[in-house]
Amino acid sequence: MEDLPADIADNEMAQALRHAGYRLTQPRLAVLRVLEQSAEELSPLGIYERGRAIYDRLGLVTVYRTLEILDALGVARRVHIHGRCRGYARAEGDQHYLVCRRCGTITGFPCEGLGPLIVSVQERTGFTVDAHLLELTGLCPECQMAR
Amino acid sequence: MEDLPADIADNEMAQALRHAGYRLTQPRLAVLRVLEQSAEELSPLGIYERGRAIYDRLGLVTVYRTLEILDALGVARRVHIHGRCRGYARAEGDQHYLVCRRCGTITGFPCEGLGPLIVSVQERTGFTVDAHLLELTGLCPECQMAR
DNA sequence: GTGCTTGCAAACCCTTTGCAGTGAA
DNA sequence: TTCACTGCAAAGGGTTTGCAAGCAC
Repeated sequence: MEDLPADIADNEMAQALRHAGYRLTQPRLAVLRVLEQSAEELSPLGIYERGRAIYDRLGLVTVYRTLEILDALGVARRVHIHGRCRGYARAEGDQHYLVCRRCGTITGFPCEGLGPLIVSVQERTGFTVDAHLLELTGLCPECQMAR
Repeated sequence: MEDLPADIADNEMAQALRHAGYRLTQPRLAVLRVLEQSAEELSPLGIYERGRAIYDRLGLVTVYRTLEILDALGVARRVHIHGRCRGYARAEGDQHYLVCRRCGTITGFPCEGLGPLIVSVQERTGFTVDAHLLELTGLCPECQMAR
């Protein structure tokens, strides 16, 4: 692991991996780095292609396996556009995604104001709510200009 | 179309199809009926299997094509569990889904209280928000009992 | 040194496409 | 009668699995 900059092995996502008992391998760090450097959602194939520029022996299968781990750890998350799964992006804590449907840019926003809604739904339905998926889709400032 | 009960051809989903200029065929009505009768989300294959009990010449391909139309019309919607697309369910107007992660039961709840959040996000980011995906996941009353 | 991790290849499976026959309007 | 629609078969493409070699710890 000495041939990759230390800051990559020390970022938040890597810590989560290490903390969960996973080994910090070069392929995994390459995936982390790609997710970290990207402002858009990326498909596994896209991550694979960019990842090869960082670690050229990276395999597509490893990308899938790494994404599965990152998703389970809550470090990366699936992103949807029009209800269709379009790829992955890093999960920023308790944030949700705002996705530009034209260029794919992703912006996180804090999960606020959802609490009362959830409480009300729980009271009305008897369900216990333990997870929620909220994604907003629209146009980013640049794409609004574009047309 | 005389060999199917009139109430199926006259339901809300069928009206939407007809109104959009689509023909009300037996395969499409079978798909509608399956969606209407199910309280859970169903995969295309699941819809196909149930649909064959209603119209035995139904093809899987037609199920896919019909779901695509229904999705575009906002009559059916993709449902996710843990960020993963698990199938389709009828869309109830402006409602969102509450999914039981154990038995898959789906309950709709009205989209309320999201307005202020969206306005605030728009102001903060400069995005124009034109769609949102909100799904709550948890346990339904029966599954809470179960363990 | 140990055993988790990787990458290749191949299997898998879900989804889409081409096309000729069918049936709703 | 017309042309949208359907179903079959096949192609297509993304995802998963088996297994021997590799490497983090």
